[in-house]
Amino acid sequence: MTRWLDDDEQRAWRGYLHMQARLTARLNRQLQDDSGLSLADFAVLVELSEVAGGRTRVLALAEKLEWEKSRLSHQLNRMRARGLIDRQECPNDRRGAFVALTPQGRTTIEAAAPRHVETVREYLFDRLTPELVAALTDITDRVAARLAEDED
Amino acid sequence: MTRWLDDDEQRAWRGYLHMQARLTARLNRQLQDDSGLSLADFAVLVELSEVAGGRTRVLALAEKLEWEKSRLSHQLNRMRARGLIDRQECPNDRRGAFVALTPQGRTTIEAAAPRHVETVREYLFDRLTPELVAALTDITDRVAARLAEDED
DNA sequence: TCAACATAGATGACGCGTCAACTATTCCGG
DNA sequence: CCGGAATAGTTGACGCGTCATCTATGTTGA
Repeated sequence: MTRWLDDDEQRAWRGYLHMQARLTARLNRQLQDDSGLSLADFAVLVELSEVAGGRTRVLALAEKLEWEKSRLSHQLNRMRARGLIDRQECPNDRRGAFVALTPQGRTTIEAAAPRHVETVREYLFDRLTPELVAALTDITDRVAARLAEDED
Repeated sequence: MTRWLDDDEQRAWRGYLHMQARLTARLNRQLQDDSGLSLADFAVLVELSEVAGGRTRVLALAEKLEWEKSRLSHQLNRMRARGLIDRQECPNDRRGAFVALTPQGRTTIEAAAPRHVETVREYLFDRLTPELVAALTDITDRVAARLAEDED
């Protein structure tokens, strides 16, 4: 009784899987080559650079990124080892900690961002019509809505 | 001189990143819970189950999957340890090897496939109109074409 | 024939992501 | 005020993916 995918759905699904894998790999490599960052590093640095003082609580950061706290913890360890961020004690709540951008972290993200955006544009948006951009938004919104239903 | 993303592009891009991360995680978890497989396992088993005799040369498999051979090699090691596949010597070319589905591998993929497809349908295709499915195909084709230009 | 090169594939190190378990602190009801 | 639950965050193990390197075999051309 399985409802298999029809031909159009097959093409869409295989196309999606293929694009997803290649695009992610491409963006990762571009960031790595140009700035020594991974996509994960980039995501963390972007969030940090957008908060006042480049400094937040770890859990607040995890929520913004929608990452599990353990994932973030591992990531922050690696980034701290490379001098991109710093940890600071939290006096109010001594269980917690602040994460802060280091000057090097800020320099790095400011240098990396323009080239990363340019790459996203080159591979994705430069190839899409405004209608397709709207369709992409629609698709992702619908799927996100379905995914959100699980989180109850 | 950076051409930043405009609002519509921002929404599309953030939506894509969000959907991509969540959908992949969801599908991985479903497969893992229902069948003890990862998406990577599943991809390998699907290809193997589609070739005659459930048996191919490693490099041919890598090409079908569009995976690097080292990635595949690691993957096959893990799968062999779990009894899903088997390695066989290649008499013609003694550098090479065949990979073969084990009976257990075949049973596993045949049990896993229907539920996996059902999940893909539930999260993706059940939420999309035929127009959006067509748009998704269009988008992925365009991006794939750009990505393919690099491989010269 | 034999040295150079190409090909098939394996391996080790390291970053990434998940899960389960753990520590340390804070909160809250009796 | 105290004991149990909740919260903040860490840790270790393990699968996944990439890169660089290595081994063994096959191919080719002087």
